[in-house]
Amino acid sequence: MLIRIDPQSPEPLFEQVVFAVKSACAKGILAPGERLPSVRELARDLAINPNTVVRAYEVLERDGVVVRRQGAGCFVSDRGSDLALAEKRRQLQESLRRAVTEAFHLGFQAEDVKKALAQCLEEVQFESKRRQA
Amino acid sequence: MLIRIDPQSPEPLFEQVVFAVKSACAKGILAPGERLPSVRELARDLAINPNTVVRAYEVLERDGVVVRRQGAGCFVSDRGSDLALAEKRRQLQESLRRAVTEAFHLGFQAEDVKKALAQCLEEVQFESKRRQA
Amino acid sequence: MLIRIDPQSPEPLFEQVVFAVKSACAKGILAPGERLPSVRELARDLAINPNTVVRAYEVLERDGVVVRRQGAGCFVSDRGSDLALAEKRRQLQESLRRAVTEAFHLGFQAEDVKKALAQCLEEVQFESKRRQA
Amino acid sequence: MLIRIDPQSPEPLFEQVVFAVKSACAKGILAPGERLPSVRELARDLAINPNTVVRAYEVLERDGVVVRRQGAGCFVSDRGSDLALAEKRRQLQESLRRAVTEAFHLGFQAEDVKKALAQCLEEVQFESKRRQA
DNA sequence: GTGGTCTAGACCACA
DNA sequence: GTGGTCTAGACCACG
Repeated sequence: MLIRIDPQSPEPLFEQVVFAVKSACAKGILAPGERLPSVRELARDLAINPNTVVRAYEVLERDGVVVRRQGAGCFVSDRGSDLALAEKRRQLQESLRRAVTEAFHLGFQAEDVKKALAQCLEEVQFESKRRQA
Repeated sequence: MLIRIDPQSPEPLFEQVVFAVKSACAKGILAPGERLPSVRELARDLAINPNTVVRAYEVLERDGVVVRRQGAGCFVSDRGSDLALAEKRRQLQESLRRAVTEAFHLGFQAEDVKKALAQCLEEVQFESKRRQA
Repeated sequence: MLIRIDPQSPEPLFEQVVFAVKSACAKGILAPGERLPSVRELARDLAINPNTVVRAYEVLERDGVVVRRQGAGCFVSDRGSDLALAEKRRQLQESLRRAVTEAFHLGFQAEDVKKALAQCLEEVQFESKRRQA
Repeated sequence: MLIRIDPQSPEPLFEQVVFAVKSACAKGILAPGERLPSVRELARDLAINPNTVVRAYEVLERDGVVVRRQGAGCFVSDRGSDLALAEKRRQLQESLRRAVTEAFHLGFQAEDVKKALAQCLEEVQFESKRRQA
């Protein structure tokens, strides 16, 4: 099974599911067009309430990662984010700033962070999915 | 004033304060040993509830960023994180993985992310407070 | 009270709330920065479940219409949509195409539709809230 | 082939078929009296379940767009909507209000909306099938 | 007080 | 079978 969560984590369950799916997409484990587990199936496998899975799938749809089709299932989207480029850049900067600030307080040097990033980038199949708007 | 928050942001106020202080430390705006504003002073400046500032300072102390001394105030710690190196590495990887996964879904290329990281690193005067191998 | 819904309508309750809020914003009844009724309050007034209101507020937040701040309330956002211009245009075209197709089947002429649109436009305080990204 | 649908869209398949037929009528691609593809034929062409096509044709008949004749097929109606004028006006206003409200939140100006409408109107050969005052 | 998360279980709509 | 909506009610987190 491709999606796992930790019920002990302080991170909300539905957010753990969201991140797990996004991560699987980035790593190529889930390809565009592929079908995700059904709501009930995933809920059973993760031992959580179906509503929590629904919630996660809703967030994934709003983020442009999946499309949900009534009666059919939930599928990995083949389109990318519809945000304006400026907004995309803002979000990228923000998430990196967080990581960098944490790295500083952990005592890492700039070079350490760059190396760690390079390693992360290798883990994902890093090719932009589609045109930049 | 060194700390700013955005009351419009959905991010909890105390977390904004926590991040702002951590960020100021990373940028060298706050040096080790330096005294932070008093709870009442900061609460007045930011126009927020003193309890919210107390909460932020508590979290900062728990994270090893500041030390609160009874009656004297709250000071930037000169100690680094006391976590084991392996645990630090894990945390760094995790925060970068988040950023990288988001970047993928925003449609960025590996090079874009590296450039953005370099820019972030330049924004902070990136020298570890204490090197810990 | 500014928000009303019709429990008989086939349109989902939460969507009715979403549209009512968007409409109130467009008409200037709700100004940027203004606070919406609390979840419990609105649920009581509309005689629906609080979860349904939460759902509506979530959708409004994802659409950039409001920001929800834990412990504080739900406020009309002063920022606009973060979508790429191309995507905005696509959405505008799509919603107009629907309206135009319906108008045709109702037997209206092009001029009728234009006049009706002019009337709708007058009903709203039609000034773009912010810069185009 | 005159009808196309997008299996990726979250919109229900039968609704896509309904809209595609209405749209084809408005554009003059389907003329009054003309015969639509048979249920099985269309289902095969669109690679969807025949039941879905049946459902779409039912809705189209209910909306007065087509007439289904037992054993003969499904034909574009030559009658207009038989609603009262006041009700038609109300429906037109409502669909435009939706579009206008969305346009506001997308940051468009009144002029933008008018231009976009004019473009939509040109796309369809806009002459009412039957004038009904 | 506010919103945020989660569960349990009902009933409806789509394919 | 699938997802979509809604209710009821619990408990947690923020200000």
